[in-house]
Amino acid sequence: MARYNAKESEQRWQREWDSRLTFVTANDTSRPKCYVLEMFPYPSGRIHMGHVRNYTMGDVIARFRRAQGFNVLHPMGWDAFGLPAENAARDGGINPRTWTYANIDAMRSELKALGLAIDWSREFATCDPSYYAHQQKLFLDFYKDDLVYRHEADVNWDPVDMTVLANEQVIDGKGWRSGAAVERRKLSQWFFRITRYSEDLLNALDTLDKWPEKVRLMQKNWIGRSEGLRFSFDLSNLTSLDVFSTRPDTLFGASFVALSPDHPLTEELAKTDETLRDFIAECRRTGTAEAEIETAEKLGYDTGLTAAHPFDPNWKLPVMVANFVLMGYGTGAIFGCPAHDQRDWDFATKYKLPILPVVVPEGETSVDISKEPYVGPGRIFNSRFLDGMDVGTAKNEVASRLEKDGKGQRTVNYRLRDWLASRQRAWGCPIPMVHCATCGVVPAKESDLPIKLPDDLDFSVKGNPLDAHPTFKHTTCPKCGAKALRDTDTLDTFVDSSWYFARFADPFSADPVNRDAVNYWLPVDQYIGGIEHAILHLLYARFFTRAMHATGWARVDEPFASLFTQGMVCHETYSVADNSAQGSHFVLPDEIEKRGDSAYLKGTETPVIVGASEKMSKSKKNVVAPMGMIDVYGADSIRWFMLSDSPPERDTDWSETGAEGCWRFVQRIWRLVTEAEDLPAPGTKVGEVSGAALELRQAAHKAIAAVTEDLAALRFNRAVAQLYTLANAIQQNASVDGAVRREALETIVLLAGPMMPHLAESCWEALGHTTLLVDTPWPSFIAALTKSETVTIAVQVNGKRRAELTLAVNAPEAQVRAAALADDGVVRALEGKAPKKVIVVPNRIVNVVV
RNA sequence: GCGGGCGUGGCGGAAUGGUAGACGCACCGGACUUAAAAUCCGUAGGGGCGCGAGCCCCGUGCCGGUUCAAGUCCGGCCGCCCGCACCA
Repeated sequence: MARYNAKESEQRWQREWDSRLTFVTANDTSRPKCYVLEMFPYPSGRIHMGHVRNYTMGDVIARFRRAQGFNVLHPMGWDAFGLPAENAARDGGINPRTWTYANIDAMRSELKALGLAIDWSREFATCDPSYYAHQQKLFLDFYKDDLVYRHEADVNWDPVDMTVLANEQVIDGKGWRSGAAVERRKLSQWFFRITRYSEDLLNALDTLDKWPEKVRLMQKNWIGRSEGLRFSFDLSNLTSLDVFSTRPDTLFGASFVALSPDHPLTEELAKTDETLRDFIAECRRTGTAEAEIETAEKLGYDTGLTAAHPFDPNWKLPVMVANFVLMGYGTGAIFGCPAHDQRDWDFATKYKLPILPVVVPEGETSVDISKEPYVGPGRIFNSRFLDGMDVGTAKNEVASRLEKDGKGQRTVNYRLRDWLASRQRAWGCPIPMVHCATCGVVPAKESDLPIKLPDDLDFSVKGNPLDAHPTFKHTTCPKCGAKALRDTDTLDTFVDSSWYFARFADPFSADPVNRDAVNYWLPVDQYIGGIEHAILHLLYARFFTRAMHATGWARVDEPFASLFTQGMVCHETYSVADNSAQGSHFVLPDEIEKRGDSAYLKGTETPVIVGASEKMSKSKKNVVAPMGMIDVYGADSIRWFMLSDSPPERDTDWSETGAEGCWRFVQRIWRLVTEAEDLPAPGTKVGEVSGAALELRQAAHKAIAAVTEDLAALRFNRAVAQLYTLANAIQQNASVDGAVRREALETIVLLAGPMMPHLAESCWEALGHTTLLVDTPWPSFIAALTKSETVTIAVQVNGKRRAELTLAVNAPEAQVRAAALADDGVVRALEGKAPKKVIVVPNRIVNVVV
């Protein structure tokens, strides 16, 4: 029999599925649905192994659920706006649209070569005007509902590229492209009011029980809820100052009040204080990088103002400006209680401010704060009317008194900030707003949507090419008709990915979404992607879904019922010594060969240093191109590799020997199927069997039960192991023929179907079927056949295994006990002593205690 | 610093508190072959005893505990990984 020709078979079945429209999904609301979605890719031009792993997992789920009878939606699209296209335009003079769509074409054909069960009829790219038109409409709807607003904010400004940068694009205080020191600028920008849902986004995390705990925790920390008291100090300049504290119980331990360098009051004072101006400048020079924050020294500046203690107008506290007080949290001002807060302690120690303890640990009479602050629970002392109260009671007492005086208010504070969505970028969704000299900011008319990006942008200009375009920004005011200017900012590309899953429900809808379709398909039943999106994308999508609910476009709040975050694909790194500053440079896996335990550059004696396995990345050159591997081993082998061995949530190592092993298994299944002779016709019933035939039947039915369970739980590595076990059983029971052999072969082929769809289709055909495997229902098992009639029971004496018994399943306890005690090994281990106790765990184990 | 996760053969990993190492990769031995490839069969955690069938001891990062029984549960360490981080 000829070897399995993966390339031929894969092309053939892909054409077959295509021409039959097998994976085109109808919005048939009468059927139970299953929406399977993997995070859509950025069209960089080539798929990488991470894509292969991600899309293979999703595909297995989609095909599995489809076989189980669900109406499965499994679409694909492109997260197509973004910087790389602009960089290509700037560096290579290519139109970003041309560049992006060429990449999409290339990647689409690569994804198709994987044999994914995708409804390509629903494909769209976020840079299609037919997509972003609807995004502009949603933006306007959100604006009407006050979910979008314009606000002046400090932003990271790159003075060389003349654009705002996202926080992630600022590395060690410098622009990631230009390398220029980033400046802080105040600019009017568009924001999404995500903080309207702070509480709900936090609370609803508890309902997302099919999300990884880790992701929920990360979001929880990101939202950062804390309860405290907001209250004001009267200042010596006759103004008052709001502070926020979670520890108002320590108010009598206060020794200073501190302002952020960015606080409005600081700025006001700086107008007439040159030294303060210098101090602010120095604070701003300190970067925001992790290492710098860790080592950053506390810096303070005494403004000369004083603040009166809220409970004692004669008690004056110095008002400082401190570099560790953040304008972005709370009110941008604090009171410092050095005895019970680490930062305040550091600060007070440095500037010789009083450190007065006011909390003593429960049951103790004093507290030592000479070396470090005490931040634990306890009782209040040194605090007048609070003395003797525990921390919680004291918090309440302070809050009640200040609330009564109208000086304070219990508040819940969140770390979550509103989402700054403006970008001074040309390759993004234009913000549909117009600036009119008389009417101010006016929304574009809906009839004017989409506000289209012009095709003739000049990327050689500094700053935003959209702003530099000769005509784009010139328009008329939708309100008064006078000449006006368009907003030339575009939306953060995270906006594009915040609702694409809803558009897939009906990508042809004339509205942003087709409500009926969205109500049928959402939430996504299984979402799969990388952990790197744990916060931003997933939080934004959760916000957007709520905002769409509020504006009438959706009925659900949570877009993703079940989330799975898959691990990364890693590979060894290879490097060769050279005279560079680093002393070596990386080389591609293709460029090396291994001889024995050493590695060399191919065909040379130049030694190669084999480094640790790390996430595949271009910079480390430890990348293996999926298409090359598919060429050699076929898509099914590569899919199988991605599912084998490593649990899907963990990182996995690419290895060529592993891929070869998968290829051998593909051939093995093909051989098992094609070498079977004289099989009865498809559909032949299996009669009563015993012996080896029964064993084979049991192996098949056990495999059905196990694989079904494993796939449902996304335990692909275990499903893979089950199929190896079944293959071994088929091979070991070579003498079994007839209907039982057919049943076993059909079982392995059907179970392998979601994972190796092309091979399975070819095998199904070879087994004499005239219908497609992809249209065949998932097999069911006979429960009685998933259990053997005998069971091996271990016998322990005092917890150590001394014997094995083979007995009938569910043998009576007395019989098990008798057999155990009669066993030679057990008798020997007992050394003539009488058992004190015999524990019999049915069908599992016996433990004899002496 | 705070939060979370993980630690099992040469490697990836399996194991509702119940025979630790399923399954795969690599390695080794054998068969087939003129030879190779492919394929098939077999051994394999460490140590010891026995001619042998087999038997014994040790073993899931370390120390202790609970239990008839612990990779699994509890307490305390050690190590690695990830996330957040001057959040008042």
